[in-house]
Amino acid sequence: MTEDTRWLSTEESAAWVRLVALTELLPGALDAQLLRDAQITHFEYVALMALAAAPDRTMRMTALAARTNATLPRLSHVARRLEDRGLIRRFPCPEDRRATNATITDAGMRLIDDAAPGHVETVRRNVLDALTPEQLQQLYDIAGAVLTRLDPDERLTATACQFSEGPAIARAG
Amino acid sequence: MTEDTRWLSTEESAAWVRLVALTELLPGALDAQLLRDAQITHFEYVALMALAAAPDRTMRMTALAARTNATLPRLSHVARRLEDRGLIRRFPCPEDRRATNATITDAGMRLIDDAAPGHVETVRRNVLDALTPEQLQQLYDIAGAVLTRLDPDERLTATACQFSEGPAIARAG
DNA sequence: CGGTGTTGGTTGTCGATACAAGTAATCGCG
DNA sequence: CGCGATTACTTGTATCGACAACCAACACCG
Repeated sequence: MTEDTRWLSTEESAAWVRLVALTELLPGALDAQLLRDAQITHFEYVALMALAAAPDRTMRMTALAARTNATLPRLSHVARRLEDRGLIRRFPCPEDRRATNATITDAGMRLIDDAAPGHVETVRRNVLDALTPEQLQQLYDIAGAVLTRLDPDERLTATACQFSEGPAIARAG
Repeated sequence: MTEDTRWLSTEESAAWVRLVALTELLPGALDAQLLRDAQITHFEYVALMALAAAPDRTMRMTALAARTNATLPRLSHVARRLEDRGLIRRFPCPEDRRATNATITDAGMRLIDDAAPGHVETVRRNVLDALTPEQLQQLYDIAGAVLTRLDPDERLTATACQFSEGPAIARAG
């Protein structure tokens, strides 16, 4: 066996262990608050927010999957549950009859509007308020550098635009 | 309803979206490589590494759960599977007969020794090699600050010591 | 010593995701 | 056209983790 492995230095190991801990704990914290206060997972929240911000509140399933960093089967299952709860609607895409469009309903809009303040508060309390402005910029750069490795083609890369002020239901038609 | 929500600024939103994407994509990438090359999840790998580094290769279940950022039921299920595969052994703790000790077996040591180079390579390729030394230090500080919020009591907080050189099977008795 | 509360761990059930397979529509190309 | 390849999505199966309920052992206290 080739023993040319470059083992981790003390600094590398320390940073890596903390990053792993963060990726283990953060999703659970986000899900816990949203499930408790709005009966949706963080993934469902992000998906609904993406639809709310889209033109006509509508997106193709594939586009929504990329936007939410999800596989298509996963999104398909989630969409069925959201549709059963009346939060979204699905219908065949007129232009490409293979495709499916998803639209967030008024009930869905109300739900995310109600959930947004609590979620933003959770994000602030658990993450943003712990960082200085310099660290916020550093986090942006670091996460960007890592994402370039994890998702080289940038097929997923969700763009920001999610937390603007006021109820989404008033912004979109 | 109180409308005193402090919505996210553009910079905050951008950094947050990237952090969320990172926490969604990184675990999958780690699991994919380890499952493909060593038939274990990243969580199982971390648990086995913790046992390998412990005195007598042995830890109490509660201590191992804290070390791996896991709940006790989760660890219990994982431990049963690892025991079925002969990678660990469990036996009652002599000093406290409520407690259970877990020990990594020789087969378990061989497995992580074989898996370590590929895993380290994955960590380097996906994360560490994308960062400058300054960013490594920044990541350490940022993750530390966030973990203080996510785990205030520091009951979980795994300590680093996992990626030193040479086969673990030669280091521990 | 009993009794109450707490700690340590396991088990059962349910929900959610990954993966593979399947279906339907579109595209490309002779 | 017409046939294979690709795209878009859904469905089925198996696995994994969360949560709650449970049991056993210790701890403290009168």
